[in-house]
Amino acid sequence: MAIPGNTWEQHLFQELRRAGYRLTAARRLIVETLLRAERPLTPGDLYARVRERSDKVGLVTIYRTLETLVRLGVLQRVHQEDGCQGYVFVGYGHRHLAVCRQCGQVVIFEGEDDLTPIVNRLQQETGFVVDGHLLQLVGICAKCRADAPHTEVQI
Amino acid sequence: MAIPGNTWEQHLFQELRRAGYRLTAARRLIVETLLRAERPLTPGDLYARVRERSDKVGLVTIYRTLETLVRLGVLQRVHQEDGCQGYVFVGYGHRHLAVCRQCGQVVIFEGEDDLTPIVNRLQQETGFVVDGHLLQLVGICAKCRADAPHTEVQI
DNA sequence: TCCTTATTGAAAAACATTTTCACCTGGATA
DNA sequence: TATCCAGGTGAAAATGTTTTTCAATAAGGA
Repeated sequence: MAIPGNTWEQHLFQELRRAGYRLTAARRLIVETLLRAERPLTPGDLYARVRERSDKVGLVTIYRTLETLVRLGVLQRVHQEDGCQGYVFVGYGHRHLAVCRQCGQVVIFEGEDDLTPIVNRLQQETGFVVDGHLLQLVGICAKCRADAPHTEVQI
Repeated sequence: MAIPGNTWEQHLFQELRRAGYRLTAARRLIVETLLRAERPLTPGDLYARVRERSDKVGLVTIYRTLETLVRLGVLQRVHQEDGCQGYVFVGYGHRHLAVCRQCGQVVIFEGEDDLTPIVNRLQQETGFVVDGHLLQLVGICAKCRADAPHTEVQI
């Protein structure tokens, strides 16, 4: 998140080019719309928002572009109790998500998480060799906490 | 996992009754089928397997029963790159899943994971209060490793 | 055994995703 | 700058998944 506003968008465009993809009008619109979003968008959400700006973009292109961006490693799916179709941009490196239960907003943080104790124990006990993981925190973001400060917290 | 084979099934039935649900033929069949599964089953998978044993069970009942079991806390959704419709039984307490990339099999383990450093840092930096998390490990299980011992491992 | 009501299955509706294919366009090349 | 063409696109249809509705059924307490 060192890269602010417009530059981040430029960076994504460059990233697409670098990987050999064409920089089409549809892809620009989709990336811009995703960047402006205040919460993870589903393909349907995204389609609706993109259509507000251009009625030429098809739903298929939404799906294909999401797939491409995920493959590039710049977009990540958000996993939640009630569905896993939300997507948010993330940077490179080892990032994790913290999702607000209230407003759905996502905070991205670099996880220098140390899972080695767990991983080692699992390997020792079951022979399972871990080479990746999915970690997502759930809670209440600062803003929602300010709005309703007395929400009970259950751990 | 202390409870083996048939007893585990009995335990689940009891659990349903205790929560005030009726013990119907369909629910029995669904629970039995899920318990026998060697990997997470999607509603569709489950439906197909249940139908092999009885052509009376409807797909709707599959969905409703899965929902009920998840609400009871005995069944858990498995989140994967290519979809999140798989379900596996878990016990009580704080359990995590390790999913085999190869065969899809799931290892369940009790995670006395210590995420406090991460959680604290996040709260300090962003004001986000964490009250839950989703942690799933991905890798290769012992059996698949034995079958193809030279699979490269990328961390 | 009877009665109440949760539960069920079938069908349809609603929603989500993928495939197909003829046409279009980004951008490399001349 | 004009040309070219493979990668990319939109529309429509096919396919797949989940939810709703509703009349019929059956679990289990009395």
